[in-house]
Amino acid sequence: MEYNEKQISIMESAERLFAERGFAGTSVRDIVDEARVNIAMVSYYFGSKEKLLESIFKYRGENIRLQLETLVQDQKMSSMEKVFLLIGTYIDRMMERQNFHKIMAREQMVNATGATHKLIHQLKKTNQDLVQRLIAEGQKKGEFKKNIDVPLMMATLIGTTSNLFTTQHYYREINKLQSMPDEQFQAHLKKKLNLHLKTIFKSILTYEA
Amino acid sequence: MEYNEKQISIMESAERLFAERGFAGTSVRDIVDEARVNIAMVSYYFGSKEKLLESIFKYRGENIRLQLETLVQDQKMSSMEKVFLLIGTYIDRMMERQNFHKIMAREQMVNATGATHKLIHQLKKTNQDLVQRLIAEGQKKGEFKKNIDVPLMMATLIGTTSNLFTTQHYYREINKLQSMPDEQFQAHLKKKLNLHLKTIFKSILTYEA
Amino acid sequence: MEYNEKQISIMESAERLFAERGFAGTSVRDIVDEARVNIAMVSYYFGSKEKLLESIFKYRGENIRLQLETLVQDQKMSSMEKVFLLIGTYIDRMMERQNFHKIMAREQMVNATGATHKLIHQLKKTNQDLVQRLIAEGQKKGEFKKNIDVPLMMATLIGTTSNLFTTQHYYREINKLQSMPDEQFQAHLKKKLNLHLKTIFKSILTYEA
Amino acid sequence: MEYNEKQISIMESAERLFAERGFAGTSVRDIVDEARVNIAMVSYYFGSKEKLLESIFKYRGENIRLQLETLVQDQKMSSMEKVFLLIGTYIDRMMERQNFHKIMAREQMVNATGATHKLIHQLKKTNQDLVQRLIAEGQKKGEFKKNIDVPLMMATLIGTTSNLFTTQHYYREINKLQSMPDEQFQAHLKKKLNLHLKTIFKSILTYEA
DNA sequence: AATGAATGAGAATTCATTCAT
DNA sequence: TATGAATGAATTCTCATTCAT
Repeated sequence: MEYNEKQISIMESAERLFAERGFAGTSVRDIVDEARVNIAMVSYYFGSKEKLLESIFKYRGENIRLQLETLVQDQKMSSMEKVFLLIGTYIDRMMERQNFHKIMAREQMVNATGATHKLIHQLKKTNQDLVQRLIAEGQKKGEFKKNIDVPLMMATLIGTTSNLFTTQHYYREINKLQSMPDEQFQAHLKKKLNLHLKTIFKSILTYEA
Repeated sequence: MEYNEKQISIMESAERLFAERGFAGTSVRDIVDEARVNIAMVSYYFGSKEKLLESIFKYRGENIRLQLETLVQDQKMSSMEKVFLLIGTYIDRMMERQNFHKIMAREQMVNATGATHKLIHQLKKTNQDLVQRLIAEGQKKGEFKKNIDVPLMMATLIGTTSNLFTTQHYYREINKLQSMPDEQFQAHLKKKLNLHLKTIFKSILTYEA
Repeated sequence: MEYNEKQISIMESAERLFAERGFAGTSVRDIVDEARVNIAMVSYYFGSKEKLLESIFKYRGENIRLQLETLVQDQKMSSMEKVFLLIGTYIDRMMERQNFHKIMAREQMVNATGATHKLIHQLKKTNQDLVQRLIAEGQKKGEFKKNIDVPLMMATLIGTTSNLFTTQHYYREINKLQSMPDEQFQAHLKKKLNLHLKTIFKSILTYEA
Repeated sequence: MEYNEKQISIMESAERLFAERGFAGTSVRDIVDEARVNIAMVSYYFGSKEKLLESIFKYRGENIRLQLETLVQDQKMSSMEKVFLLIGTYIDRMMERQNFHKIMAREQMVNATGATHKLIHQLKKTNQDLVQRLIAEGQKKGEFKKNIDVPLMMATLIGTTSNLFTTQHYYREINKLQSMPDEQFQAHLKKKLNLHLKTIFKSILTYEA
């Protein structure tokens, strides 16, 4: 799917607003005001507000699989190294795409069966399968324990990251980092989180601490 | 704050609907239809839809602190035992109050500065402080490592649990548990999650695995 | 179905406007402006513009059957007298309810399968059946010919009346009656039409002219 | 007025849609989608949606007068034969141009004073005058009664035909002809209608039955 | 204290038409 | 001459809240 400049501008405005206020909490007018386009453009380009959300999912979901795919197929790294890289990749992407991941986190909660849900489901399934293969490889090589619950692991990976992002102002406050510039703070957060999750995963996956 | 039967009925209906559809995605009409009360009751009893949400936070948030308070003050248990109990207590309460925690998770994402946010902030701070004291106690006793990042720890505790709850249908599907009765499944989930988080926390907090 | 004063006011305004401009050609705003009520009242009372139309059909269609029913069951009149009375009754009612019949005539043309169509269908069927019974009675008594095509007969009865009403300004012009007061003109039209249709029906139904 | 291929294609699509859904119920987009032309073509070729309707009236109304004109001037036929031919001609044309006549029937109902109304008025007047002359001729020859109300007669001719066409599915159903192929059914309808109207007109116009 | 009728503001979407090319 | 992108006005409908009782 190819999008023109205006369409991308609308999707980006919508993404930010959906992340901040939720889908239902954002009006089409809010979006077009931000994107500085005409009110009719959302219907014109995307069909409806609902389909605009779908388009955002398609637009953002496109290139995720590829990165993981290459990681899994790499022959030189140990499985643990791969998991560490996986953690880093996940954190990086969720950090880059904080707004998109907020929307995804929100939409997962909604009890509905729309097109958006299918897209999320598909995305999750693809990722889960890749991680599953990575873990199985490590188990085969004897690097990892038996009886690893992949969904639980993913819940920790995604849940911790997501929770930390959505509560980063608490983190700042508690650690007295309010005055730190945002870029520096993000880097700090990323480093801390990486270390934290690597410690956790090592203990879950391997025999030794 | 004392609430009468009708007020509680409204809050319970609202809680379920806010959890399922989000605050903005739920209309006052939806709520009063569910609660089988008059349309004017929400404004009459709570002032507005916004204030109804605040009331739910006050109503649900009231008795949380108490449980943790007693836990921390207990003299007989080891710090690790206390942390394990804390994990169990958290999971239990989030499970019992899944709807309320969904709403909290959602509302944390919203970039706003309303009364609701203050309540969430307060709730989080209280809990964080108690956990902080518990950790400090363990460090003082030499049970726990130095340099423990409590906010990160909380992010893992709450994030993992929350993420697992909101994606429990994926968990069911992947583990081929669709046919298991819900009550049994919830028990299964709780057990797995407890074990998972205890393993994680042990590795984070103590020197040995 | 009971309707309050405001609901009736809305239905009457809508009826006039639908007759004049068609359903699609009339906006909800037009209706509420005429009825001097708030724009939200149409949705509030009827659910939607579509359902307002249905309500008009139900409201106007209610007492039609009853009149014909009693006519058919009368024992003293000859069948021809009954047909004459039927013609008079039809013309009277279509004259009284010109707007409603315009709407019906219009809606019959639309290729659709909504609730409105079912109501029209039902109305037509009920009437057709009653006329059919009346004709059969006349045939049994030997008053009427065999091989009478009731739908064709109805097409002439309703079609002639309807066409005359919708083109009454032409009628006025051609017969140079523009200056005649409307009430008088309506009476004149009714008389002419009665005579015309009675002549026609006598020739269709009986052996002699 | 000469129209090119694209213009005719637009008019034909519009004619069908206006007949099915009414003028206001049809959007310009519907029309251009059907005609497979660009959205701007309607404004470009016809000026506006309203003027497209006028163009259809001009396009379809052109060659009607001619046929009747020759009929009236024929010297060999009796007046009654001419009337019978007139009936047949009317039915034929209305059958061929069902969509156009639906639109005319509809537009006559609208209370407006646009260009379309003038065209309809003109069309009706021309026809009415020709029929008037035909009747006068019959009266002069002594074939027809005095005191014939031509507008009423036209109302029966056009009203019956129009009503039968717009309710032909009822006719099918009542006479259990749902399975008859459409072409055959149309022929059947035409034959029945011809006979019916001829019987009526004979009784109206002449002294004997 | 409690209600249900009523409302004006705002929601998403569709509309016929215009404009730059 | 012909187009398709773009638009502002208007569409129906829903919303949270208020008001008279």
